[in-house]
Amino acid sequence: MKCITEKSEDKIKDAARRVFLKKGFDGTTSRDIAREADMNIALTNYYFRSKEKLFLEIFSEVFAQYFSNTIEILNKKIGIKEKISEMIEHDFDMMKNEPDMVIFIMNEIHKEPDRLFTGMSHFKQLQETYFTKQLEEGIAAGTIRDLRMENLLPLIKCSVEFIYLAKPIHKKLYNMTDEDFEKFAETQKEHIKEMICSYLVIG
Amino acid sequence: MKCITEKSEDKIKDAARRVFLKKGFDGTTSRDIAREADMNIALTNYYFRSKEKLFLEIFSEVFAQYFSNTIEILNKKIGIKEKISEMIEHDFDMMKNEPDMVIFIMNEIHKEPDRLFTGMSHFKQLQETYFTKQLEEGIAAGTIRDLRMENLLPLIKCSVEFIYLAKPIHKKLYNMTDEDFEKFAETQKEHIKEMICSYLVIG
DNA sequence: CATAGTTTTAAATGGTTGTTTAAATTATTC
DNA sequence: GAATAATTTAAACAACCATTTAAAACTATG
Repeated sequence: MKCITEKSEDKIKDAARRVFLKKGFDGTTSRDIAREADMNIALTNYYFRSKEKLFLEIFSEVFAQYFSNTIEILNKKIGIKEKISEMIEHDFDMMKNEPDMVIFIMNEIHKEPDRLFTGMSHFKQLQETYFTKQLEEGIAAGTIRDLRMENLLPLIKCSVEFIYLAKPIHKKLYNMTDEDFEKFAETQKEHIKEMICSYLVIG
Repeated sequence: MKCITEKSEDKIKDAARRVFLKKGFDGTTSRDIAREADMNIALTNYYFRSKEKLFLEIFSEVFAQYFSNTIEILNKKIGIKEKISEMIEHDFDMMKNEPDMVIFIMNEIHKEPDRLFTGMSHFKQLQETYFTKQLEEGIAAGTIRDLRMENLLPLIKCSVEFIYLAKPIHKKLYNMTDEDFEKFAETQKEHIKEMICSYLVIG
């Protein structure tokens, strides 16, 4: 049976995701969510028992999304340089499509780390990728600098994600329009690729 | 006349700074601040008129602090490599001493960029440093890669600040204690220095 | 010590919060 | 199509929010 109209439960969840991502847990009220979903206030609790439960459900989905594509790319059977390039491209796209995601995750985890780490299976997946094997082989062969996965990954992620995290500051600092900023980001992207690859690959 | 005990106004401001940095504007109540300062609730409004006014005052101080030492270092009469190294060391120290600062600034600006940028004189100071001149000279002489200040600065800041922003994730991801994390951060620091300097300096 | 000014207090303000209730409406089942 | 279950609604709940009030306590000055 096809459903043209979204089910109420999903409508609320989607609306809540949008509002939570934009305003964070503390900045969001149950009434904000109901208004965004265009539904009665009581329904939030009817379907999800509490604001907290709804939030936790959404957070773990967003957190999984943050890692999922990364794991996919890390497992691709392509060369290291190409892989790093693709990782960086993917991160750029992610920051463009989901500009609120990273700051949301960082901020919520920062406020209460313990409550949010429950059954995170992405973690093991992230450590056991083909990329880790590639790195080890390259290091053994002397073509890749001796660098552990957990040191390399932040070097990649930070460069891309940070400039978007600090986008409002950059815009203000150098008097940029949104268009200017995207140009700036493109330039930055090439620097990042070049810098990381030339550091990683020996000779 | 010496004051052994802090004045009430300062006590409130200091307490508010601590709470705001930890929980953000939305997560902080006037009662939280009064409790932290060990004072009556009404005093917050007696001295600062409103929670919003108190917040804005604190935010602009924190934001200035975030840039102040950076500007100082950029104006030092030392070599580029040494300067980058010092910048990185400074950022590490800052993240250790004020672990809440960067995520606080990023998050508050992200939520409402316009309200927080009022009379930020640090911006011009940041663009007109001795470091900019050094870069231009190096580029002209062919010893430094053609890289604009606004592209280089994020490369430095991101690497350091991001790993601390993602500290809870790293700890969870690689099962680290706080001690383990500090060791990890030290290793990362050396990679960052080496990577940025070897990219920037030609030959 | 009286008085004027400043600081602190307990209590109350009106509004908003997350959540619940119980009735009304719609959908499903036999 | 009547009975049962699931969904939606308006209204209410106590708790808490930022802020204000007006009286009390304190300090300084003459």
